[in-house]
Amino acid sequence: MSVSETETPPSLTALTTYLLSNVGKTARTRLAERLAEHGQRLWHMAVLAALADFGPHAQRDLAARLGIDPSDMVKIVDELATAGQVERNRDQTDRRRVSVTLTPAGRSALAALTAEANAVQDAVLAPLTEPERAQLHALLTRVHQGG
Amino acid sequence: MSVSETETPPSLTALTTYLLSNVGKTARTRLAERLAEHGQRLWHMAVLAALADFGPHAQRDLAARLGIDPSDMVKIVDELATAGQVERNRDQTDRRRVSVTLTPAGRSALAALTAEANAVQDAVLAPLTEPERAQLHALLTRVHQGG
DNA sequence: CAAATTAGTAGGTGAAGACCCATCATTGGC
DNA sequence: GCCAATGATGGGTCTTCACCTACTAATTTG
Repeated sequence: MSVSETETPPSLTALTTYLLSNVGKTARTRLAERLAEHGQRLWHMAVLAALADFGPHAQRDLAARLGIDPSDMVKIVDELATAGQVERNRDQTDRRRVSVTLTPAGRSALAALTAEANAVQDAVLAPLTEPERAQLHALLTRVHQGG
Repeated sequence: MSVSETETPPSLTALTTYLLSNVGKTARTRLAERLAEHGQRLWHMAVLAALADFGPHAQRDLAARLGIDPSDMVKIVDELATAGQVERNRDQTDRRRVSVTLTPAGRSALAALTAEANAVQDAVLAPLTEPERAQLHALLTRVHQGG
């Protein structure tokens, strides 16, 4: 009959909730695909970013900051360590703690991942002009802080 | 030391990709929780919306429109049918096809789910003023169509 | 010093999603 | 009429993710 019915129902696109959920999912998925080509996942990038921005963390503090389970953080740091992007050192003042530090390799890995993220961003936000992208970013920042 | 370190790394919040992914995820999660209280999931709502907006569909067309696997659509329609929100009828001109129709119960269920979605939206977009929300919606709409 | 708490680690669980394939009835091409 | 293609259905797999528990080593509390 008709060409092909691929339109999204207006009842859904009328909901900002739906658009956020949907656009966010495609952004997330595409970014994850890019990172996968580097053998990494979203949490790996988040950990590298946290270390770059705030310096060395105890593993527990890293987990708390990023809001994930400490037992999951173990595995992420494991993988980053075997990739040489992060270093584990026993804290000598409290030998239960493990201090996690970014290595130079980790820093340059983060730069590469950030470049990928920007590429995805260009693709996803293609329909928008530069000032519109800035506006979107500003709005999302406020929403993010408030949530 | 400091109070508690819960700040998100600026390296991440600088990326619109990250904000989209993150804000989208919380929107999605919160909406899913609300729908779960009605015993439904996101796809159920999407199917109801598609039927409300475009009228009866063959099951296959529903799957194509929403971009999911036909075999998964079977299960979703199963659940909607046992909830009485949808009716299955053999298409008499092509008896392989099953025509799916929205029932009055389905229509009012959709209204309830939409109300939930709006509630989530109010909560998520709380930091924004009304015109800002409209602007965000407009930007996301363009991004959504372009993606 | 004994007991309770904390940090890291290893492992398992359960739900959700996206896919994929085999089957069966029906239809359309030839 | 026969054969290929189609629509619906049931079944299964494979990840990913969040969560949870048990255990060990080290530290703090009282």
